[in-house]
Amino acid sequence: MSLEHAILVSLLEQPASGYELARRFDRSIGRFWTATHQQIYRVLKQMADDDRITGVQVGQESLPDKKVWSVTPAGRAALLDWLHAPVRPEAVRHELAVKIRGAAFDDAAGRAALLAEVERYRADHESVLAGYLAGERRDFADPAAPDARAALQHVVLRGGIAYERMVLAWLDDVLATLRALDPDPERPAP
Amino acid sequence: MSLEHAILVSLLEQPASGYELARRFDRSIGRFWTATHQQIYRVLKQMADDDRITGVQVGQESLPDKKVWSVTPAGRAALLDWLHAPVRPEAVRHELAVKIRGAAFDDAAGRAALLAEVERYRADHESVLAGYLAGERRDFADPAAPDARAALQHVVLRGGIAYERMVLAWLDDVLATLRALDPDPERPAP
DNA sequence: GCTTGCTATGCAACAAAGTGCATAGCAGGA
DNA sequence: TCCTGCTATGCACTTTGTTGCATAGCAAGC
Repeated sequence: MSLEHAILVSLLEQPASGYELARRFDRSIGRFWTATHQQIYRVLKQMADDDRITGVQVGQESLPDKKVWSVTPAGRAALLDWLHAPVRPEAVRHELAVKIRGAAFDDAAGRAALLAEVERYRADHESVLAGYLAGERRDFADPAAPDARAALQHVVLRGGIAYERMVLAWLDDVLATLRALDPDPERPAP
Repeated sequence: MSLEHAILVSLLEQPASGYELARRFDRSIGRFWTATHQQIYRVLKQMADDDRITGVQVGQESLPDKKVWSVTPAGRAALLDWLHAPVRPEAVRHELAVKIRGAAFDDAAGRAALLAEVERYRADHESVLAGYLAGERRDFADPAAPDARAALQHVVLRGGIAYERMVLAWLDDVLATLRALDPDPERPAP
């Protein structure tokens, strides 16, 4: 279960409640590990049972109470054990690539629909990239020598930026390929 | 279950046995969808039960018999349904990125170990890229206008190539970042 | 007063994926 | 002759991930 380790890293960077973690997974951490709040709450419960984290109930003004979790020494030790284990090759799961190859067995109308879908998909990635760039300007504008944590966070963010730029360039290639396949006389040159 | 759809695409491109599919998933298809042979045999059985594929027993000289699977009309229809559904955002799972951020909570020795691990990881990706480039030279050398299937296979392969190149460049960035963090006087400049 | 939306936590059921193990014949080398 | 490695298929068990649902208080707008 690597979600556990992603949570340990996030909690070491900053203690948080399940809800806050879920939002981090929707934003910064989500760039390299996705998880829903249901998964997070379940894993947090297990981790508490295994004594990797401890929670403190915190009251808030005009908001429900929350439980803020911190990493225990045992949790930190578990993270270090995992850090020292070999990195496993990443499991790729590119649904869009499967669909593109599958489009060879569809008709022109189906490929036109896929083209529209790719355009939507491209817009999503463009906004993700914009979010990363905004985050970079916000958190890493200072050119002074950063500490280890900031330097490592920044290099991971640069990875996310490079990934999104690569995806956008590739999607342009995909769009051009799809358009060349079924030239559309109704819409000559958009 | 999208493994089912990846298998349908692969079998439409060329009928195959479970074993052959597993090897394709280790090579060309594995660039956008990973699966082990156990997963593949299991899903093939389900797909046969659902009448998406039919198998023919084929005897071989000095090799065990194999069962070659082909897509039925129902299977093709199921694939088209799936093709016309919206693409879901890809689920990212970058263990290495988690470890890099986690390295902030490790000591210099731990980060040195991570650095060696990243170098190994980089070598793996370099050989994957070399494999893709060899495949491209082998299968797409002909500059003549390709048919839809070849054009779509090629654009997906270009995606794999772009991905690997991006990863290699990022890993160089990671290595430089790690080296800057803990300058090693024992090994000044490799 | 009602609806929508946000914070905040969680269970239950189900679907999918991963890990470990087992079998079996043949080829080729030590 | 034994060991290794390849083709070929598959089961059983465990871990993860997804989906749907449920609760509850507060704030803001209509």
